[in-house]
Amino acid sequence: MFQFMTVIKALADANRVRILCALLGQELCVCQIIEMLGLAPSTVSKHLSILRQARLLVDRKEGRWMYYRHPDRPNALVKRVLSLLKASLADDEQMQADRDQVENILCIEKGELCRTQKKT
Amino acid sequence: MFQFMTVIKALADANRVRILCALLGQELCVCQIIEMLGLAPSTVSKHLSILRQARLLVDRKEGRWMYYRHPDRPNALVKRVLSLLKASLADDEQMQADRDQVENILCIEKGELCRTQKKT
DNA sequence: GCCATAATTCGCCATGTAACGAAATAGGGG
DNA sequence: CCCCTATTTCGTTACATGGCGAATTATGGC
Repeated sequence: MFQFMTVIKALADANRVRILCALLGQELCVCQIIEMLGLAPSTVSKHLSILRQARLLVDRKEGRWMYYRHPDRPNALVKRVLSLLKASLADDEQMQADRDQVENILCIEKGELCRTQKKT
Repeated sequence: MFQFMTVIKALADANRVRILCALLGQELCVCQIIEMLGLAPSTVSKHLSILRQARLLVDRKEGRWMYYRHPDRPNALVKRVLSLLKASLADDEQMQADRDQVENILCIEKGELCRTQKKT
């Protein structure tokens, strides 16, 4: 029950759902997720830690950059929830927009991306 | 997305999940749900209205009593979520305890049940 | 029609949560 | 070794949410 509630509560925020959906196809760096959501780095970091705690995401450090993705061998609950996400939001407008934006973000060099975020 | 978040937020409270699970096998009257949860009537009523809004439950009035159950023809999302519940919490300790308690509650005559609640 | 009562709505309080900016942490490059 | 910078942690604030009791609504029995 506790594990179940942890996972559901992790899903109970639209920005976290957007993160999860964006990561369905690929892994992303924190600064890329920040760019997609348009939120402060500290806010995004908090969201990611909540998703990590629920085991919906795992992280991977590479130099100065931290990458997030779905676990390679998710537990049964996580597997079910990710299927639910995929089935329920595949055609969602926001998710489509996010996918398009991530396309663009992936074209920007990461150093460049972080510098741009500093200014704003 | 909005519909999805409505349903997930409805799930994001342990007492509401307990209600949903208790109703997996049967329909129950509000006073029976109150008894199971041990919460104030007003609180339970609020929970039920949230679940109703998310289309996870429907109600049916019979005299002075209001019965709640899962919809007979749930939409795709609700169907998926109820499957998730069933799959994830079938063996849950709390859910088993609730099922046992509901067994007992069903043996009490409803008038009697409500009178008991009044006193406490 | 009036009373008793099951359920809901309303108003309030306490707690939880999402957001931000500032400060701390960790890694790479000079 | 020190600086630059990506990310996280911390502290604060505003708002959302869960809980209760009191008041309201709706139904059945007298």
